[in-house]
Amino acid sequence: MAKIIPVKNGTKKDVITNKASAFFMEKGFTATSMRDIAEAIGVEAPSLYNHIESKHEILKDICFDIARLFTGHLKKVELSGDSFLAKIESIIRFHISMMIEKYEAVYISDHEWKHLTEPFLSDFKNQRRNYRSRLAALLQKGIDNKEINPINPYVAVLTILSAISGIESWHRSGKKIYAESLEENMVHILIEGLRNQPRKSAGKALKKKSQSKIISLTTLKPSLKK
Amino acid sequence: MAKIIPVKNGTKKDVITNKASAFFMEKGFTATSMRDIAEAIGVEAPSLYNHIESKHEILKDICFDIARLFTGHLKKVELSGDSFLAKIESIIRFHISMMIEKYEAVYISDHEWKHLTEPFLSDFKNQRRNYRSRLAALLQKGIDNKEINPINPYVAVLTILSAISGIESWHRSGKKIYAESLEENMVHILIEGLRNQPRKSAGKALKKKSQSKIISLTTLKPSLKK
DNA sequence: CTCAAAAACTAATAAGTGTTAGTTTTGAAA
DNA sequence: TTTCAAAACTAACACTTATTAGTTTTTGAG
Repeated sequence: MAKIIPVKNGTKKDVITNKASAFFMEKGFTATSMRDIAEAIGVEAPSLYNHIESKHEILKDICFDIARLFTGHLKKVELSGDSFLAKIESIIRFHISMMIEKYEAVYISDHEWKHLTEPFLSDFKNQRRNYRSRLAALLQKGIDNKEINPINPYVAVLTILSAISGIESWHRSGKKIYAESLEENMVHILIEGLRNQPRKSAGKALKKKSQSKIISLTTLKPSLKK
Repeated sequence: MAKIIPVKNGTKKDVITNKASAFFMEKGFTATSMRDIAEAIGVEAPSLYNHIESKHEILKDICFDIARLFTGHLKKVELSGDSFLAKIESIIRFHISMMIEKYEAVYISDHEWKHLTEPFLSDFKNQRRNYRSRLAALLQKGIDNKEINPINPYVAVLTILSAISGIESWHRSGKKIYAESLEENMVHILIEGLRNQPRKSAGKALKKKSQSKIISLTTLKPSLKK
C-alpha cells in the first residue's frame, strides 16, 4: 500500500498540487485525469480525495495563489516613491522572476484559468481586469509625466504581459539561457520600447496601407456557451 | 433532418473547421466535444464523419494551415532586399495582422498544438523550431550589422512572438482598440526596443541582485508521458 | 420518374471521466 | 498491546467521450 510522502515543511495536499501542476502544464487541465496524478504520486485516484475537495479545487488553488502574489507586489509598487518608468520596470522584473521561479503555476494561471468554475471564474476575471487597469493607469501617469512615450497604455500592458508570459515556451524549448541574461535582455527591449524619446522609422516596412478594423468583443462570434 | 450548409466558395468541411475553431478557442481542444460542434452546426455528431476523418484531423488542419502562411511570409522576407530591422518589422506586422484577421486559428495554433498526434506533433514542433531559428538568425545579422542592439537574439524572438500572441487576450477583453492603432503602438514598442542606440537605465529598479539560475529543459520534471 | 451517391440519421460500443461508498490497512499515542 | 483516526484500498456509479455500423433520407443528374 503506497502512500503520499510530503516534502519537508509541506502538506500532502501540496504534493498533490505540485504533481497536478506538472500535468496541467504538460497536458492541460482537461486532458489531465485524476488517475494520471494519482499514478504519478503512487496511489489510487480515490485516495486523493482524502486531501482535496475536487479536481477543480486544485486549479482554483493554483490560480488564486499566483494572483495573490502578483496583486501583493503591485500594491507595494504603487505605494513606492519610484518614477513611473521604474515602477513599470519593477513590475516587469517581478513577472519575469515569477515566470522563472514558479513557471508551472504561473503558466497554469495564465492558460488554464478558463476552466475555473463559478464563482471563482468571475472572481479571477475581475482580479485580472483590475490588475491590468492598474498597470495601464501607471503607464498613463508615466505618459502624462513625459517619462513614457505617448502610446496606448492598454496596448503597452498587453505587450508587456504577453511578452513575459511567453518565457514558458523557452522552458520547453531546451535552449539554455541564463535567467539573468533573459531578464536583462527582455527588460531592455520593453523599457527602451516604452521610454519617451523621438525616433525615426525603420524604413521601407513602415510604409503600409492604413487599415481601420476595430478589434472588440463584437467581432467575436457569440453564444458558444453550452 | 438538418444539414450542413456551406458558405459561398467553401466546403462543408470548412463549415465544420470554422465552427470547431470557435469552440477550440473558447473551451480548448480537449474540452470541446464533437457533439458541441455538431449541435452548433445543427446536425448529429456522427454526421460530421461524412466530411472529416477525426477530431484530431480538424486540429491538424488548423495548425498546419497557419504554419504554412507564416513560413511562406518568412521566406519572402528573407529574400527581400530590406534592412534587417525592416525585415523584422515586416514580420512583426505580418504576425499582428494574422492575429487580427485569423485570430481563432492563430490562437489555436499557438495554444492547442500540444494536442496534435504523431507524426504531426513532431512535424509541427520542428517547423516551429525552424521558424524561430530563422527569425533569430535575422536578428543576429541585424546585430552584426549594428542595426539592432546587441541583445540575445533568442530572447528577442521570444519577446516579439509572445507579445504578439497576447493580442488574443484583448479580443476577449471587450476593449475597443483600432487595429491600426494596435499595430502602430506594438510595432513601436518592439522596434524601438530592438534598435541600436545606447541609453541610460530607468533608475532605481535597475539595481537588482544578480541571479544566475539556468533555464533549460533540465529544470523540467521528467516523465509526464503516460 | 429513376437511381445512385452523398449525407443525414439511430443505435451502440468500448474506453475513460470525476467522484462516492464502504472497507481495510497503517501508524502513532495510550 | 490496544485503540482510533488518518489514509489507503476496491468496487462501483452515472456520465461523457470519439467513433463505427447499419439504415434511411435527401439530392441532383439522366
